[in-house]
Amino acid sequence: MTRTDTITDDLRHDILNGAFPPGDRLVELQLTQRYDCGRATVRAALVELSSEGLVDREANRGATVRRISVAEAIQITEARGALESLIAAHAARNANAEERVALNRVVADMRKAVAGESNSTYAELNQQFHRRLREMSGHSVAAELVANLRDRAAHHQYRLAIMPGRAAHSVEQHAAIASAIENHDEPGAAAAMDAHLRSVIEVLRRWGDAGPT
Amino acid sequence: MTRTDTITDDLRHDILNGAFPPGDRLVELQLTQRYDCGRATVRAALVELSSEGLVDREANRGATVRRISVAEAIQITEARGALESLIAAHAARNANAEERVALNRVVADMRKAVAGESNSTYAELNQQFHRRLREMSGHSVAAELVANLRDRAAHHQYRLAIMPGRAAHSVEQHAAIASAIENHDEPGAAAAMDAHLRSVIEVLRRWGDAGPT
DNA sequence: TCCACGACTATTGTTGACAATCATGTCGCC
DNA sequence: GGCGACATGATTGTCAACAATAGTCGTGGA
Repeated sequence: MTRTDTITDDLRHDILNGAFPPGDRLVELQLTQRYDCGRATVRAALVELSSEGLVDREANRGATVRRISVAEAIQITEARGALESLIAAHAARNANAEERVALNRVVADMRKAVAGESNSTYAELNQQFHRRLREMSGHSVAAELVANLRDRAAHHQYRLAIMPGRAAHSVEQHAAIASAIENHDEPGAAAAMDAHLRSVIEVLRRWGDAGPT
Repeated sequence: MTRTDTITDDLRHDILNGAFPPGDRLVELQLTQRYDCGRATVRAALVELSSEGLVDREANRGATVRRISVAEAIQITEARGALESLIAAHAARNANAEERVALNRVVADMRKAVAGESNSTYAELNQQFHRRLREMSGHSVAAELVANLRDRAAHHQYRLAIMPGRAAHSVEQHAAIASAIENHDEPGAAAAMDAHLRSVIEVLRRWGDAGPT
């Protein structure tokens, strides 16, 4: 793994974890001393993250951490929903018995987490569920796009997790998806996933009406 | 527009038009003299195109024009189908009267082109149809992803167009989409688009079984 | 004859410096 | 006091040079 890739990962990580809040300027020279490397290396990282949609880059005016409006977060989630449904359908077709068992175990852990009896956070299990699904589907193209979209809207997802009572609803939706996959029900899995993401969008929309731009 | 952006567009154009066939090595020094610029500029373009999925870049081993297998072309088309269905649904909701008329005019032109009575090629009209749909939808996130996916599989789409009798089928599918949009039928538009892309996949799959890897 | 080892070449990874551009603040003028 | 031209500083765009790496070819020995 080359140096540039490392810096890219570090910077992406720092952006996603809030070290650089949305709107922050990413001055190349400052980043060079933060990550201890040349400007070209930082530059390459910025180009990469720019085409991932995490940073804005204007000619001769520098890069900033991209600000994602609620409206755009909704679009991102819609696109993600379309692709995750595809993934769910493929997972229902391709997954083997072992993988199905593992998926159900994640759902069980989710139930424990909601009841406060788990040492894993619900957010972690949620990520694990979707990651596992992507692997089961074997659909690398959709998987890559979804991973990207997930990062882009990460800041809004974070707010979602805080919402009281949200996790309980979410668990049952995940259970429905796992159940459809258990039964090799491709359209059912896609529909369940679609319903899940649609419910996320609904929350985003309500939050958007109440909250700031 | 900065120099790097220009070079990036030029290189992308050259790749899509076959000046650099799939698998070709993209040696930085050669590109500098072809496009008359420094290596850093070429490098930035390669990074950009790499994250668009058009070129492969291995550490210390250089860049090559990405080779897309038929299997991957199918995945790309599946993902594109999921997103285009979303776009079609949004177009059915948001398009105004004027836009609907323009869309139907494209379909009419397509019919003429199939009958050999048009000066525009069918491929051009096809692109126009989908581009117009993206604009009508107002869904910039999905639109961007679809444009990218389209480029990635461009080489295979080219072979599709040659297939005899394919255009005639395709026209009616486009007509069905336009009709659903005319009637503000969101699920209908999505379903018609899904059927359209599914038929493309079917052709790709048949071709893949017969042709080379 | 075949394999292991080592130097060589080609190409990429990285750095620092120079030129071009944009934003900011100052000065003079009205 | 307000407004516009101009100089200044900060930041990016581009380039050429150096260092590091992977692939290749040739050589020597078993």
